[in-house]
Amino acid sequence: MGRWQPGAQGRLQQAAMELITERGYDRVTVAEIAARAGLTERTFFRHFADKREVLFAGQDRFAEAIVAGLVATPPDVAPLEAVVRGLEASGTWLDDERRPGSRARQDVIDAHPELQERELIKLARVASTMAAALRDRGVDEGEAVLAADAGMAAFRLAFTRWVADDGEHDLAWHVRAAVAVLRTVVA
Amino acid sequence: MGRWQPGAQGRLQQAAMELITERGYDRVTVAEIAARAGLTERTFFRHFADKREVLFAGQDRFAEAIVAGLVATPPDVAPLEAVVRGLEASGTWLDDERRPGSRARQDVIDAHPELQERELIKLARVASTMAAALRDRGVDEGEAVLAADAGMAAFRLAFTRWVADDGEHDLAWHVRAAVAVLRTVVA
DNA sequence: GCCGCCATGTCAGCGGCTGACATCGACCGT
DNA sequence: ACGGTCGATGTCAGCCGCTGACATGGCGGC
Repeated sequence: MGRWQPGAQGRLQQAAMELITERGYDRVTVAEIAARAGLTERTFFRHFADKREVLFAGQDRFAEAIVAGLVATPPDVAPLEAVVRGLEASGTWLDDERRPGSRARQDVIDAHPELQERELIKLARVASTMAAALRDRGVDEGEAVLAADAGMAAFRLAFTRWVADDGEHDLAWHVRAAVAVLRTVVA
Repeated sequence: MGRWQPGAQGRLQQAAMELITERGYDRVTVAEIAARAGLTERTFFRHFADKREVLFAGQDRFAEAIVAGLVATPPDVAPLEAVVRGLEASGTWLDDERRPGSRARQDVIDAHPELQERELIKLARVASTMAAALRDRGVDEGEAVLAADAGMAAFRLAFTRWVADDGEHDLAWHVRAAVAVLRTVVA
């Protein structure tokens, strides 16, 4: 075995979730997280840009899945529908196995405004990327932005319901349901 | 005259905007802002919860105007339309006189992710309050959330265009235009 | 078998932010 | 007019998030 235990990043994430659920986000210091992972504070900041980020790493895959799902839809599909297909694709990452983890993580986020800020900007960036993809296929600027943002609003509702759902429906189902409500309310 | 110069909070805001436009948000310390305002760092934090907040104080009035505008609409008005009337009411606060200031402020925010986070959560809170007001008048939970969030998405687009607009149209006009696009894209 | 790489450690330091306590003009009641 | 309270500010000590600079030492390539 090497000089270092492998999986430093994963150990940091796990240590962080443990300590935070025990004591709450703001009663845990980065030094404590690092210590539980058998590392130092400095190393924590080599793996995560800041303290909040330890709870959001891995979301990149999720964002990529969404954008890939959008780009994969034929160009003649209407903007909002293309966005929805992208959002549905998130279900390949957020499958049933990840639901309990997502729930625990969301509870932490919901209890801490600074984490909500981070979540909001992450989702806004995904929406912004989707809007750019729509523009690339010729959609008008305003329509692109609104299709992406409205779709993301539906996704947020869908995610909330999926997390609370006891396995009855998957995320893609909730996305479809939320978009149906969106269409009702905007009509 | 009293022991202290009046308008400490306003002086802090002005000093902050000056220094930030001169040097950029992250090259200005709170102590420097306070010093230019003739105060101490500790006093800064008595007026603003954190460094970012100095750029967002006063938005409370704006949020109140929106919610008041929503609550004032008759209960038989459809949810999204009620939201739009609230958002239009923001124009009473963000009038033509405030446009240059809004523009300068928005440039700073757009250049600093940490400030974007703060802006996003502020708007999300307004949307959340609007959703609660809709629920209070009997609108279904999901419809309320989506009407508020979709309306807020339109507002963000409208605000962007209003800030870039050279006085041709007011904010309420841009809100109406953005909602029209929203209806097109969601239809 | 040597060497360079790279993940980690160590250390010093800045800036955001907070709690505790002191100060002293303004205002109020008598 | 006087005493007391109040409230905005100052002062100070200190924690914690975060960063730059430099050191260390197994591992893999040559």
